[in-house]
Amino acid sequence: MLQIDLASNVPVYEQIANGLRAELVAGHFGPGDKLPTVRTLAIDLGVHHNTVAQAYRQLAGEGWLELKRHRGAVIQERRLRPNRPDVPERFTRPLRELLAKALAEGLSRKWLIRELMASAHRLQEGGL
Amino acid sequence: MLQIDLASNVPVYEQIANGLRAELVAGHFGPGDKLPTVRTLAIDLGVHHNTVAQAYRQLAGEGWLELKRHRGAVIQERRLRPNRPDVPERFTRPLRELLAKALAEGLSRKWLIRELMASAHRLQEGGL
DNA sequence: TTATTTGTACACCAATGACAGACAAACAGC
DNA sequence: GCTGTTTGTCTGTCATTGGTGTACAAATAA
Repeated sequence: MLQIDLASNVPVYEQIANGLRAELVAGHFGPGDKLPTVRTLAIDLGVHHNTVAQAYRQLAGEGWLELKRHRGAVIQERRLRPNRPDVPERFTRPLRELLAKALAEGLSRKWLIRELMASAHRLQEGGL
Repeated sequence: MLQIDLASNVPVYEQIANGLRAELVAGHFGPGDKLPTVRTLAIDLGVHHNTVAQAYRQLAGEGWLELKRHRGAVIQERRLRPNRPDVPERFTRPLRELLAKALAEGLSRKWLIRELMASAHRLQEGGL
């Protein structure tokens, strides 16, 4: 499921947080569900448990998890956060840059278009 | 045009490279055109000229620019690079995570869908 | 009680990002 | 030609950060 790319320049703890957030947004977990312990997930991914803990803390800070000692990480019912004003900009620009990188690496416009449409369609279905 | 977010965790030199790459892919520059000197762009952005130089070097390494001392940075006709096999994965996953972040920050599905469709449309027109 | 589990705190080390400053070569003006 | 300026590069420095090692405290299990 989660996959870590040690060669990437994006830090491992953030890769973990990003991956888990995607699962959470997609609704693969419900409130009350538990995530694996930091140590088991750490072994699973081949990283240090503190690295996983950092990812958990980040998600907890975003309101996704409740972290109680020895109780594990429990998914929380999440209230919507106040919507920062620059959020659109924080989506549009990265998307544009991501597309630029993809084109620069040789991906075809046609393939990218299909991928974008597929994503839009998944969103429309309430998924991710 | 280019805008730098010092608070971001993505390094400044990479922000510059990303932004310029997007311009290049979009076709806002043609072969033979010149980019501003490292120092002028640096002053323009409020960073050190070495930081800009690093961004230029990265783009030169990708085949976009030719860097000659005292000649400035000249846009090159770019030959396609060999297509790495994991490229699709390197687009799909980041897109998914970007969408997850956006949803998590409160952007509506409707808005995101519109944005995706708009991007797809721009791609279809040959733009970015 | 005792051993185990589990998230946390703290220190350490390597890597990296941004900057400062100096340098060498090409150019502009004369 | 000569001289001063321009311009990308090189080297070193400093602070920050990512990942890990290790110990700890509290809850649980036997």
